[in-house]
Amino acid sequence: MKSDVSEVFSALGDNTRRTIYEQLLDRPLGSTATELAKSASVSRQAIVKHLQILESAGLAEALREGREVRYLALARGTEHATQWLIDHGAAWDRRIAALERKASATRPTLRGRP
Amino acid sequence: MKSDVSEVFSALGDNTRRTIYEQLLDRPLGSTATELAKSASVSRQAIVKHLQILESAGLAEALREGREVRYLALARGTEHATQWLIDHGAAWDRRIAALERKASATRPTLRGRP
DNA sequence: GCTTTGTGCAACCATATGATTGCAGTATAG
DNA sequence: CTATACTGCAATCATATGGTTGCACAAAGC
Repeated sequence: MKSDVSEVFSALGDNTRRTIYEQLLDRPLGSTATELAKSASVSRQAIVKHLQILESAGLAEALREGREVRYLALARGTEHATQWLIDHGAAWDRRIAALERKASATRPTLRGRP
Repeated sequence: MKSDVSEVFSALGDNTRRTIYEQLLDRPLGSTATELAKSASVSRQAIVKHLQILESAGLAEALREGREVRYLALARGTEHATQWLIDHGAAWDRRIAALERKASATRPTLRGRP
């Protein structure tokens, strides 16, 4: 199975899908697949599939209202992915800083290196 | 073409590739495809392809040293993607807050709606 | 020189992915 | 009741993706 971060990253890695997600974020009351299909360049069925992927990645939620199904964005679904990016970026910064300290112990400075 | 965030997200959306990226982050001096292949469950050629994808997403850099090619992680390649996640998460929070303010003007609360 | 060792290239394969179309089922509106 | 949306399901399709193998090529090592 994919890890949860993987699912979020690959869900957001498709332009059509990220656009859909952005539109959902713009509408706190949600949208239906049919609505979204009107402004999109792909069919309703394609939208439905994207919505299901967003849902299984924890990025959206489906709510039935009569014969309609409204999809709502779940921004909290991005938390783990955001955290992963921040953690790894920060960890890398610390490692580089350590490297620079080590280097400056033998050479004047590493900034502006060869 | 894919937008740059798309490339980063889909690069990180594959488990093998994200693992490779994590390993590169652990080695500020870089690794070669051959080295990485030893601890991986896939062939060197598969690793090479992943490294090229990471490179074209701006997440890694290839440096030739004699007959070896060392790949270094570029943590800054995640900046746009991180920013996108933070921006959209934050924007969503503001919208929800606005909705709740609006709702509390007419109804006691929105939490626990129909 | 000859032999390792690390890369690069190309063909190939199975499966996943993004998309389409057509049709059936079900609420809502008239 | 009938017509009109809106959703659900299934088959289908082309291409992308992640992986493999085999071999040629170049740089070190002996």
